[in-house]
Amino acid sequence: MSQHIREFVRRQYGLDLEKIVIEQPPRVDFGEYALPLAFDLAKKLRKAPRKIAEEISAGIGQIEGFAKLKVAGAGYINARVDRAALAAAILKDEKPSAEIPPGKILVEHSSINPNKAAHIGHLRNAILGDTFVRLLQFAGRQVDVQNYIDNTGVQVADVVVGFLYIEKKSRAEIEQLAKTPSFDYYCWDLYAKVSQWYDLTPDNKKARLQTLHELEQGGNETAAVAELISIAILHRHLETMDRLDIEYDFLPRESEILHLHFWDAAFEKLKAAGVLYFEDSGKNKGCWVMRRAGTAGVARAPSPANGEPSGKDDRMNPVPMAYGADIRPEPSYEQISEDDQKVIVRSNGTVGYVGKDIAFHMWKFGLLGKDFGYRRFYLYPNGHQCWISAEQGEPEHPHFGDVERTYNVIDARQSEAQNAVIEALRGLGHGEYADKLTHFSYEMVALTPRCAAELGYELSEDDKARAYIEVSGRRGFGVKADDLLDALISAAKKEVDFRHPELAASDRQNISQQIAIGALRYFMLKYTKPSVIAFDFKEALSFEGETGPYAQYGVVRATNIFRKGGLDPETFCTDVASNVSAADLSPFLTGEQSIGVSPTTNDQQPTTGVTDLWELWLSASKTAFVIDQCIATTEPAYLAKHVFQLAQQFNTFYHRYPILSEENESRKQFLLATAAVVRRELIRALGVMGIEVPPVM
RNA sequence: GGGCGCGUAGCUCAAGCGGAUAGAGCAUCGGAUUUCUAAUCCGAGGGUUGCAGGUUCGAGUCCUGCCGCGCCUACCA
Repeated sequence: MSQHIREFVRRQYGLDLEKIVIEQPPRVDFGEYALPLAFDLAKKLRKAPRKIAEEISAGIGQIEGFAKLKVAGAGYINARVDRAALAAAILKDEKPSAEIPPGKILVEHSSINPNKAAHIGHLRNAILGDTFVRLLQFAGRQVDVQNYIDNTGVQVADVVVGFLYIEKKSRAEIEQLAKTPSFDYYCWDLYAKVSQWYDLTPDNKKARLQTLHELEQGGNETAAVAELISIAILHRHLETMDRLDIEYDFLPRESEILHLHFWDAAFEKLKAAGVLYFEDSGKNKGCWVMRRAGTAGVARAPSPANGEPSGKDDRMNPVPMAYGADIRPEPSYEQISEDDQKVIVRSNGTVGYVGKDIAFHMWKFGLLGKDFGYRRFYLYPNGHQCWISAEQGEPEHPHFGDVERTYNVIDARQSEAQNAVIEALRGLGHGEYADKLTHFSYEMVALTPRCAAELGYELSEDDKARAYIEVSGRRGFGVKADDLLDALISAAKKEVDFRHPELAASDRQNISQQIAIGALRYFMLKYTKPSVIAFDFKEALSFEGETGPYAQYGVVRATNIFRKGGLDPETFCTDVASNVSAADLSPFLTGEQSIGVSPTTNDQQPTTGVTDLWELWLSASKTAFVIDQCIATTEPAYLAKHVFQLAQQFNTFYHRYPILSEENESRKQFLLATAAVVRRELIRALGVMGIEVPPVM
């Protein structure tokens, strides 16, 4: 279509259009596509847009798959597709064969500190990440799912301090405790206690430093305790996420990045490239620092061996720095002010989190010349094997790393750290990989003051006036993931028990779980990423309106039609698809109202009878398109929106057109086909969101 | 101070690259069912898109300046 237009404009006006903008008209009776290009041309040609639009629509002739172009408004050109032909293709489930780019994609998500129970913030991360994985897989991409485990950082150290210094527990006692099912909850409370304990005496903070140091060293009693704690918590996290159908392929750990000397290798390369330099004065004296990302210029090697000219690439990835292309890339190091320095290696010689992340990303792209050892860690009930990094791995293992691209699902607060990794890659002369590291950034989940009060937290007057309050593991302030899931399941169960007392207890339990997961996953996906979610039980526990259960219910209704009609929806769909031609569908989608399906309803509101049905088919056809949009924009919320709109249109259709009582057989077949197609697309789209549909609701 | 993000209906959020009458859900009010149908549907009210300029055929969207809010800006992760 846009090809036709482009050629026509070139022929007719001698102009080359870079992009043909295609929009959706406000109402589908205008057509399926709208072209506002006449407005652009009006400026260049100094002619009225309406006149240009008429010239184009008259001159362009027939385009395959489209009816004649029409001019509307001040100069819109509207295009109608051949409805019946498109509907036949939808029914047959035909997809345009898209070329799948080669290479493996890595999605890193969750990355919960293994020192306490997972909370709602982690749920948003994991659900966004897992959904993005499913989006990529739907598009045919090969995806590795990794969950980075920071098992040597302060957060784990703090809980170790809690056990060893406050509770004075032995390793054997901790080992026993770690076997209890609520060990993650125990650590949640302990972690909050430790934070208070640090404030009691200055000596207490020394315990933290000492512990942290021992963790990084490894091979001692403290490290062994930390290992058993972090492994036990990690198991709990995997179990919690598995409740939501979220699985991982590989768990790279920070301890291996240290002990397998990933950092040492990275450090040498970073020094050699001039990304890092030694500060010998000022507040960062004795540290290895790099230029803070986004502070004028690029952390670049003095003379990049194979650095590329940064003209065209910046256009494709303009996010980090608006002025990047115009700035001299070479400020001498002495000119970097203290404020613009990012400490990578502390003066005591230990490396910070960003440094380890740089090394990790060099490994991801195969730039490090080192690899992890791999050990089997967790076998999911479905047989899927999850691997973990190890100093000495098993001889046989799958290959991770060497990926084409990586998406890091990490909340917006860490964008500076992520940018540091990106700039370090660029500074190493690997701009091509820097451009393929996407920080999949999203905002945090906070609590509404009301929610916090419900949970029994004491709030200051300031906090009460806020729109939301940030969760804080350090203060033990937040909603635990398992608690929320349990609350959702029991709320759903109450309803299921009431509606379906005839079902077996295990069935009711399963259905309740599916509904709870549907509600939770939809809730986390319906907000766009830059929106802070102000969590509130009332909204999260809702099963009505724009929720997952609303969409699930739509599918259940569609299924009910087929069940009561004695038909199987899947086989019906394929049977009809192979027997029906576009001509059969045409009267119901393009005809006048008199020959189309008339709604047999007593609604006060008149309905068009053809338009609403066509809109439903058109919406159903958009799933694959929407999924591509979600991937291109890294925004899964569009799919949630699409699912809701489709379910909403279906519910209206369901109410408006009784199907099983329809006496005209060909109408009935058409209505059944409509229900079957929408059902198929809803199940498909929900599946990509990780939401299953219960058999009954 | 600097960086990033946000400000749209009473509340929570949408609104492809600047497009046609700014849309949903919740809440409120009024209706619909002896059914494939209520975890639903139909309808009503509710808007100076934070403020002031600018760019243009056209601005919630782009630019400038204000106002308000959040996050980041640690030799934490």
